[in-house]
Amino acid sequence: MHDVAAAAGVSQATVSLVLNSASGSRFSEDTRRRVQDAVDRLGYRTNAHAKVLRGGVAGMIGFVGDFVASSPFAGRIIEAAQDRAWESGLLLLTVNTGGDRALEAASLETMLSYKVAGVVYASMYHQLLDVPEVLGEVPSVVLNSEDRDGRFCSVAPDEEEGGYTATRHLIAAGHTRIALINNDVLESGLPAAVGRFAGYSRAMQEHGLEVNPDFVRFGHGAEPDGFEHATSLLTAACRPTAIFCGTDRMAWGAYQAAATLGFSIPSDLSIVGFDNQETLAPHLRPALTTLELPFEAMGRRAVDLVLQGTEPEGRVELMECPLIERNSVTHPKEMP
Amino acid sequence: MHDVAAAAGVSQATVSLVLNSASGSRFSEDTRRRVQDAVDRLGYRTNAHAKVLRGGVAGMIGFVGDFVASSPFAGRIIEAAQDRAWESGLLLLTVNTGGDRALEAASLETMLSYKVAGVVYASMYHQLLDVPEVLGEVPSVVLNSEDRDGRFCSVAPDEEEGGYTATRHLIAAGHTRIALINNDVLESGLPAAVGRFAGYSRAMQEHGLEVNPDFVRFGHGAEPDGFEHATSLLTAACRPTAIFCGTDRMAWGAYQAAATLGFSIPSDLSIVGFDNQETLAPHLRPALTTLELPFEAMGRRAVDLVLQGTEPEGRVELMECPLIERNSVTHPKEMP
DNA sequence: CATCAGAAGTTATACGAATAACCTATGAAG
DNA sequence: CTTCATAGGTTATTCGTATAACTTCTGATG
Repeated sequence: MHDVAAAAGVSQATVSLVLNSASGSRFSEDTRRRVQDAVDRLGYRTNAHAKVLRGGVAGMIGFVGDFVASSPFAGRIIEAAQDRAWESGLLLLTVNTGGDRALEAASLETMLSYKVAGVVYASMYHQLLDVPEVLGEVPSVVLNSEDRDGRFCSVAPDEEEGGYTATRHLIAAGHTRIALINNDVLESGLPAAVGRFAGYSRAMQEHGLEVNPDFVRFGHGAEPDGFEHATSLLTAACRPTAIFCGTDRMAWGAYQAAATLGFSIPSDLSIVGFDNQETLAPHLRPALTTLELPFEAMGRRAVDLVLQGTEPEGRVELMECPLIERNSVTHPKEMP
Repeated sequence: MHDVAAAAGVSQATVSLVLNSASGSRFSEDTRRRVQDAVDRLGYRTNAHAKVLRGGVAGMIGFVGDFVASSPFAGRIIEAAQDRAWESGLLLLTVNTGGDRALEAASLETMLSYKVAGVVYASMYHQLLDVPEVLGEVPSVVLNSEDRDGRFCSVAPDEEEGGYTATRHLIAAGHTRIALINNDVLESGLPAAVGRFAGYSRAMQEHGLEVNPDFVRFGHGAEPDGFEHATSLLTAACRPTAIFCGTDRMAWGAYQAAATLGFSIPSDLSIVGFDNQETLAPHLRPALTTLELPFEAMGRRAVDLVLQGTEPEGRVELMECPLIERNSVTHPKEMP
């Protein structure tokens, strides 16, 4: 900047004021032009560090995730957060810890020493997290999970509402014998599993349908679970006309089971998934009706809250999981 | 740091020297302890911006991608780059431009004003890129693509070798009638398409097998292409005993075609894919033998080159695509 | 006793930008 | 002719750290 000043024949202060001051015509047109020319000629670029050093806060937000970046699932969450940050002129300093607490601590220290404007602390799936204390030093938001101690506010999918929406969609299509293949509720205790099950139960009860214990199955999210439970359900004496699967991958397993047993989807069996995995759900035959995890919305909202700064403690903001209608649901056939 | 100095009853310079100097015992043990105590008590953390301002280069590397972060494909490339950077104590400043050149230019400017140690310029798929000139100001490497003007060095998958490996694997299993369903070579001109086709051709010729034009099909990478071409190939008078598919998704389409026509994989038809998409290839039945795009290796290598700094101009470093053997390849049956 | 080497710190300054406070013509008003 | 407002700048200082150069003291040596 001193070089620019010299080239333009003015003082460094003048250059700074010309370049930054939105406040009217403090300087003559001539001076402004000379400064601008010098800037262009010398290819001057401001040094962000000097600016931060003086101003206090950097134009960066920290994004710390466990496996978020590597997960095909949630990569979009980073993109959304970054988009939102950029709209406010901020860049994202991202770290994928891979679950390594030491790396996590070290990179948080580094981020804080870079005076980030705030931190988004994200997880690959909806769970209860032990959030590092150090995040208290700066506006921080937990993303796609919740703070176990309730000190930080968080943004997460509304699993219960999602389970309710999925089940009600099947009920609305005329189904009454609706099975659930879900992640294990007791074993995992995950909000995702617990919430979806609760939503399923609520929808059934609200519509006067009994939750048949034989129709509620638990797995671990992968397609073999879907395959086995669906096979068992479809070969039982009293078989369901629809299955709500807690993950798209288990839904895929159910598809394979149906194909193996000669049941046709959706005419013999309706299926609703969960996750709207873009590499899977739209490509199944028939394309899978499922619920979308609102990654974009959550990523944006988390940055919103960070920028807002002064958040009420520990509030959990639940975001709606929209139903993505495709071709795996129809009316049940009349059955004996 | 002045506060720490005051609390420890020494000068600021002493604090700085005690905290940084690896160079032996310049200070008494007592002083060191007092400084360290003060640091701990006050929770002092160094200001990275002041450090950079004095030292010149920041502990950050810029990572600019088009759609990399959102692609389920290549998210791991970021993780690998970040891991490698962190091993050298650097953080990644990531931006996903979504193909927006204005955003790209703006974020590059911002990165440069943050004095990044270098920039990794990544693309979602292997293509020839117009790399922004401004990257010349700092050590930069093109990742998963190549610089059209050959000024920057780049790291990309060795598509030709990959196509060769896949084809030779089928030949080694005893196949001679090997079809190719590839991305369109002429239309796209993509290194991925051109290279894999070239590798296929070379393997065939080297083993004295003729490339049958009827056996070479072009699509656009999605599973309907695989489905249609495989259907056509399998219903022809002279049908192949193996298909090499240029993408896993087209391989999936081929699976569906085979199932529809009553061909069993691998006993009636062997298939090799490309991409090793983790959400697809291992989960198909039978699990798909395919080639892996070396995202981790490339991501690490790109950061290596950036840190190395002084690279020969325009060198393209091709990285091997390893064969991932699963269950979709076996010997051909004796056929009439 | 003069001299000197080393140990243990301190002082002063630079990095690059922002900004409060100050300076100096110029012309207009009283 | 004095006074003074204003346009159009400049000077000096601040942010937090690193480090070259300097100081001071202590004990040892010839």
